[in-house]
Amino acid sequence: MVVYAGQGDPRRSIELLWRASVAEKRSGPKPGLSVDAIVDAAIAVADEHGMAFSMRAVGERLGRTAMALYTYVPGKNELVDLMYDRAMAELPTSYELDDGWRAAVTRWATDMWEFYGRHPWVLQVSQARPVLGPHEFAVIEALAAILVPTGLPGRELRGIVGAVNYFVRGAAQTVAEARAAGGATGEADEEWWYARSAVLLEIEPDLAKKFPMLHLLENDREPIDPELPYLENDAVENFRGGLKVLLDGVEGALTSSPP
Amino acid sequence: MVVYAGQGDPRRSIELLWRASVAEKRSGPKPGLSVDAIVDAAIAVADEHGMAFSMRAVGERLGRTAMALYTYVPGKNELVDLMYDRAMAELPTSYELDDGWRAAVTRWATDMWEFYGRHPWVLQVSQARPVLGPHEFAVIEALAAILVPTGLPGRELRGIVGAVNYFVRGAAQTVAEARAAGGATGEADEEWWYARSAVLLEIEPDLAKKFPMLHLLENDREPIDPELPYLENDAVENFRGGLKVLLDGVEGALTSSPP
DNA sequence: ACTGCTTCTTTATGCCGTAAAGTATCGACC
DNA sequence: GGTCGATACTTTACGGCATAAAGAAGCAGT
Repeated sequence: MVVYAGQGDPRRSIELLWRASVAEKRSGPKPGLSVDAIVDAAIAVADEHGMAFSMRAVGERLGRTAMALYTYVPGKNELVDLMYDRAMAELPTSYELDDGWRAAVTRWATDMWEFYGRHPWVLQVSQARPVLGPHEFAVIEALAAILVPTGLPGRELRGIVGAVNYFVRGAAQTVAEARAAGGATGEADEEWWYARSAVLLEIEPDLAKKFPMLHLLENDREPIDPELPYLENDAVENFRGGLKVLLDGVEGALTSSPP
Repeated sequence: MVVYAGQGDPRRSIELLWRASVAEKRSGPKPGLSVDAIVDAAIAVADEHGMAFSMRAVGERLGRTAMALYTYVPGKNELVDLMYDRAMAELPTSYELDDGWRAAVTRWATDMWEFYGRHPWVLQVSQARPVLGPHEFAVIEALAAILVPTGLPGRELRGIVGAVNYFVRGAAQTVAEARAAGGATGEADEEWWYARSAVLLEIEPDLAKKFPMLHLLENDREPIDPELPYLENDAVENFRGGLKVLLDGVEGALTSSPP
């Protein structure tokens, strides 16, 4: 299972995403399930077990076999598309601009960051060929609605939207993966790091001399929140610091071009 | 197969990564393969088929069964770690600073971008618990060596390194996924996009009214390089534009804090 | 009561990573 | 030179995956 997205039959996928199916009178047994129920169950399973969830597991959670799902959904690819868009429905669709665009973008980014924390499997869904669901659109619309009023030209805006998006995804991915690794192996960050670096230093004793700049970079690290595990602290620091730099850059673009 | 990294036995993995194994006299048949040969073959297979390559496929390319590989490598996880670090050996380990840090960072980012284009499966390897191989270190060291001389404090530097890293990864991921999707389905970007948007507009005719800011954002798009496929053009535009904004932010940090 | 459609289960196919056991090949020692 | 034990590699097998194909059971319209 590598990367999913937009790989099903276009018409079927989009009809499902936009819930454009017409409820007709039908013969046969009453449906015991629904697309929504299946998508919800699948999200719950994926939240726990990551993108490597199985159709069997989703079926089991609903008291059915895996094959029963295929009555409602063409395949796992399409199900993932539906999960993706449905999860996005949790996110706000607009942000107040009273405190300026910078505060609003920061809130957007933080919301996304927390969202990815709740649903890490979303980071596994390809962005290249977007799912094109209504909620995905709404989320990007929300960011666009913050930035368009700054008056920057289209090309520049797209660069900014892309950069913010990539950055948040990347930052979130690191935490998500750290958590997943910890959960899968039952090995906390500290233990993992300790075991690895001990062996590493044993095999390569003068690591600090070989990579002096890295060594400098890692100096004077202080935990932001001592409650958080090791690697997550790094991630939070990187997220805040990186976002600041990025938004400074946007500010620069604003002052250099006429508002 | 979701995300691999640093999940094998620490000692064994790190010994393999740093090639710390001692070549002893051994009885038994001469080895017909080697770790290097296996890693090279695996990279070749992964370049073609993505992270969903199989041990069987790697073995076949070497004229062996899948199980033969397990003589040299503990498992697929460890093999991926080795592939990751070996691929990174392609990248430069230092950059000239004659034209200033900005030019150097741009070259670093562009090199990474192209590297991810050659080996898209690398983007699938988790960054959270790093592989800790020598070449991965060297690549980050190269970026650190560009930025440390700017004199910025450690915390700020880490934020910048993280942001640049996340950004390049995210941007590259989008192209990589677009290419992968195109290769897998045999459907070019244009066809895909055309089929999807046609259906979408049919089902949701006033899309532009529902998401007006998005519509504005997508205006006045002009291809940077008409030779490139649709989505890759977007990606190149986003990469250049985003990197510019990001580096403007770094510049701001530099002028505000004393050099 | 019959027909035709629908829901859901059963069974089967062909992938995957890898454990276990077997075979062939070599160096070291008697 | 014959034997022993370690090594390289293959065969077979297991449990997992998505899903194709076929069958059982339920219900509406005639």
